[in-house]
Amino acid sequence: MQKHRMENILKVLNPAQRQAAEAVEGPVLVLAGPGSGKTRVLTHRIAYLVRVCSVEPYNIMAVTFTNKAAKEMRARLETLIGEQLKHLTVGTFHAICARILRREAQHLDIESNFVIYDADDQKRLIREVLHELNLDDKTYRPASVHNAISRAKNELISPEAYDPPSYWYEAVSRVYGHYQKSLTANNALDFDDLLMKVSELFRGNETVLQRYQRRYHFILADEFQDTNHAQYTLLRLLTGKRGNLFVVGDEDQSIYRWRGADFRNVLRFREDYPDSKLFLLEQNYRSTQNILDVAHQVITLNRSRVPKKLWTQNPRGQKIVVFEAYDEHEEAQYVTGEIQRLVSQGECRLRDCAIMYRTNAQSRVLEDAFMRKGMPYKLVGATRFYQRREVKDVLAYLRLIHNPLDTVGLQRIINVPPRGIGRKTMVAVTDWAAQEGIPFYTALQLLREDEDSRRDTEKVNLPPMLPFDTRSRRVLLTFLVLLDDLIAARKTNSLPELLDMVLERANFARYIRNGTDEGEERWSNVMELHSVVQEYASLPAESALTVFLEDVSLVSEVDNLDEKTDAATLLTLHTAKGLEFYAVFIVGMEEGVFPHNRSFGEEEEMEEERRLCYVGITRAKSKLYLVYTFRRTLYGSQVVNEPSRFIRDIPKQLIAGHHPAPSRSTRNVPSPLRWNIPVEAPKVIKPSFSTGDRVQHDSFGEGVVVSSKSSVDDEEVTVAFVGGAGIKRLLASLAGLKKIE
DNA sequence: CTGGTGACAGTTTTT
DNA sequence: CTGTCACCAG
Repeated sequence: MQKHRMENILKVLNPAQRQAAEAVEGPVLVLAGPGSGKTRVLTHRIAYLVRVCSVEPYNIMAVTFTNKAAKEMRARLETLIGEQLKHLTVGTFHAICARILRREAQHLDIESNFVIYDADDQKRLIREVLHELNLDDKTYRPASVHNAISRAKNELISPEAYDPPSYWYEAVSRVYGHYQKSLTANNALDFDDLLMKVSELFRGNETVLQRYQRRYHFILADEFQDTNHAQYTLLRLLTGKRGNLFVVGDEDQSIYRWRGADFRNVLRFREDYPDSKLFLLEQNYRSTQNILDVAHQVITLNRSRVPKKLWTQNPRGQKIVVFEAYDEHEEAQYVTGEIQRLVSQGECRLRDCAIMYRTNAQSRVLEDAFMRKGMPYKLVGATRFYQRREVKDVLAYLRLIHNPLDTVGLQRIINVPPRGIGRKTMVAVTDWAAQEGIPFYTALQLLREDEDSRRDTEKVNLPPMLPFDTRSRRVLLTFLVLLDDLIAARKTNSLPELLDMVLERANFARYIRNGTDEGEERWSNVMELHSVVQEYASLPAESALTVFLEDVSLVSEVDNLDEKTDAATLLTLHTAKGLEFYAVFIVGMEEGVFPHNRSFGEEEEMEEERRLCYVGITRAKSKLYLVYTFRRTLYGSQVVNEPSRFIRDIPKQLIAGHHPAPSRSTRNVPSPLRWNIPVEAPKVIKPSFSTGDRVQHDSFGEGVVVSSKSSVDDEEVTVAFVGGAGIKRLLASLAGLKKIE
């Protein structure tokens, strides 16, 4: 019986995947190449634990890096273990840590209603501290300082333990200390704190740690190559002596070194758990052999990696295309034109095409081209919804209602919309509050008390301790009344009602809708927020706000990658990780752009660029285009760059039409890429489809082969599809047709 | 207090 | 060429 069920659950796995999923006891490391089905292994292992090994879902924790990945895992598990899913802990490191911290707040120097500061808030606070310490923010740029602090936190180095390696870091050390104090005073944590505090908690409190260790018998972690020291430490602490730690990763796809990720954790894992089992998933289910060969050629030049090679049963497929455009405009022209061609020839749909670039700035010209051609596109990333000024402003109000001690948030919106509280007043309150050692909000409360007592009892002659003129007092108190009213309203109103009150009482509409198009745009973002909030309408008033804020601060962009709309996708190579497309265009393949010139200095950095290229290439299922320009506008000036070294690393046999635009034959630049493409002896391949075969296509669905004809290097198959797609002529190498038995 | 001006720097960003 | 920030004049 049990055996039978096991068959059911794991039968869809290949032998390597299955072995990994079945290795129940002890530490397991799975090195999983792109497209090798790692999520599948993770989910099936969980299903196996629950359904075959009778492990309580309550005792399992699965950690991911993105909410998207967590969501996807949940969705897949739903079909495997059904409603048992709800007892399972699935989430991002940060979300799981935030939950733990709220529950265990009493053991820490923080209230359980703490707010989570995002990058923006963090930078504000840093700037404030720099000011406080009279540090020049030219030498100590907030971004750099913050970066240094963040790195320290990722390494679990506290301000006390921080050992500055140079004079510059001496200052960082001081800022770090103050910054941390400020966070505590604001009852706030930054992203890094979420991890660091939990690790401190676990290390400092054996009882608490044991409670969690007793609960979680099995820990699984995705994207292990992207863990930083803090995250790895957490995994180890939670795992404890039981040792059931299952991690899946791929060093070749580690692209977040600059954020503290350390793929050497993969090596460390094997040292820390010498008895761990290692599984390699090298079969790729995504790409053509040709694309995998290209990817291999690029990644294999990295020194620090475990040698491995992907293989596939997919057809060899078409050669990849390398194209030189004159400039970024022609580049965009070429790419959109090519996509148009693919779509009109019925090879794929718009949504099967993606354009990837190294830096966000490159998206502009592409967007232009799409717009001019009237082709729909979706842009991933850009200005994230929750990062938009107007959205953040409104959110700051909500956060203040939740936690009025959040001074950064308070300072953000105390004069938004403008209500006459300017710099001078702010400095006065801030100084006074600092002097008294109280939060800003408390200072306002004292001010009101002072005001009240003056009015009530004229006898009481309070010292004129408050250095404000009448006007400042008045505007400050008006604001306090507003805030307190909102705080009071929270108890009795639903979240949407509360949001309406904020908008109304603060006069947001009038402030934002200033008559310009941009104003309308911003207002529609606020309205968008309003519709998000509707989803929390049914929650009890008391908890709705808490839940909402938690979701918002840990959710990056809502997956605006909805699969429904048919549009091409524009995204950075970084955000492309984990996705796949029929056709991938990587643009800006030029020295200085990709690899980015910031990576020229250090070998390690360059290796990361190379991994990034590998990630990009392996997103493609069937078609891959690498595009570079002869000259490009960068920061407003024209530069001429060499084609990317990554292109040079690809053997010519893997590249098809390298079409130099004819109009430019006069161009006086001997491109190192003017190869002569060797003309291969045409060979006719053996047909693999014949009339009457039933076949399956990724996008067109099921169909019947009408005719099939071999041509040079490929096979042209005519298929009548069952649904609306009708009759299509397809190239066997590209279409990914599968026969149905 | 507000809005305007000039200097300046400028990857990537799962949380 | 941007966007951001500090600073200064109304």
